[in-house]
Amino acid sequence: MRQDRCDAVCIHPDKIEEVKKDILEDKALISLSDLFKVISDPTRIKILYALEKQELCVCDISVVLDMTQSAISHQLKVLRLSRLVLSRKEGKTVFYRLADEHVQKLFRQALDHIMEESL
Amino acid sequence: MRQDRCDAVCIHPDKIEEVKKDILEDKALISLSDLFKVISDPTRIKILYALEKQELCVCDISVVLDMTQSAISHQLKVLRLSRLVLSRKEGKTVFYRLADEHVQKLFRQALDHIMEESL
DNA sequence: TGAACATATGAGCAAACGTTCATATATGGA
DNA sequence: TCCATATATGAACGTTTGCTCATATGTTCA
Repeated sequence: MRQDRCDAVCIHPDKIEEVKKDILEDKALISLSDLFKVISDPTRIKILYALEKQELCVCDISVVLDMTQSAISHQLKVLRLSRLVLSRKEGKTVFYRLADEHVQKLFRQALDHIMEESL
Repeated sequence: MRQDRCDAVCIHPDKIEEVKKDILEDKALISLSDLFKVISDPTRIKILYALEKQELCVCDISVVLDMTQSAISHQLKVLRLSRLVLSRKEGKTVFYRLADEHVQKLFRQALDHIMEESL
């Protein structure tokens, strides 16, 4: 069998045509992928889940998650760059909070799926 | 500064107590993480997005995505193991379809977020 | 049974990821 | 100004991930 591409006879040209009519444009694809990638890490999920309750400083988060300040700070940067959290500086401490409710909705939807799955 | 944990004075015990009261249990956390991880890969997103239209055989998918049969087969295995797709065998060919509508809903919700983000 | 085809899978490799460690930056108080 | 504190960041390292290549499995047909 060839390696480069599927040279099969089994292809269904009509189906392929149909599906190819509506393919995700690259931008949307990358955005989707990036978003899900960010919220797929357990540490970041925990952070977001904690911030869902109320805003917290970096140090509070380290205590809650029982992880080093550095590890948390690195992950907060990821969350900040993907605009899932916002920060507010007050003296030496920086408080983080969720940027909006979209992530919460995603979590809920995903948890619904998981619950139904485990029936 | 210490490495092992945050020994800060800046912690807010009341907040920490409050947040710690409702932490994601490990099982749910892992499930969430796994689900998002699976749907965060561009190739798998494309596959799911294609299957949203109609069921397709492995070869059709390779043509639509312009990727090798092997690569597609590997990713279909991931999707199968996470129960996001179901397969049906008909002679030599294997047809794949979405397991349910949950993933579509997640995609839509995520796309909503992305759209609003880019305003 | 043997050849052709559709799909699955294991090993190997390069790239991406998350943590640690060391250190930098920034703010407030003595 | 000097020190302690709060956070940020860069390099390094081990792990995970997605692809390729080679090959195995399974099915149809002659």
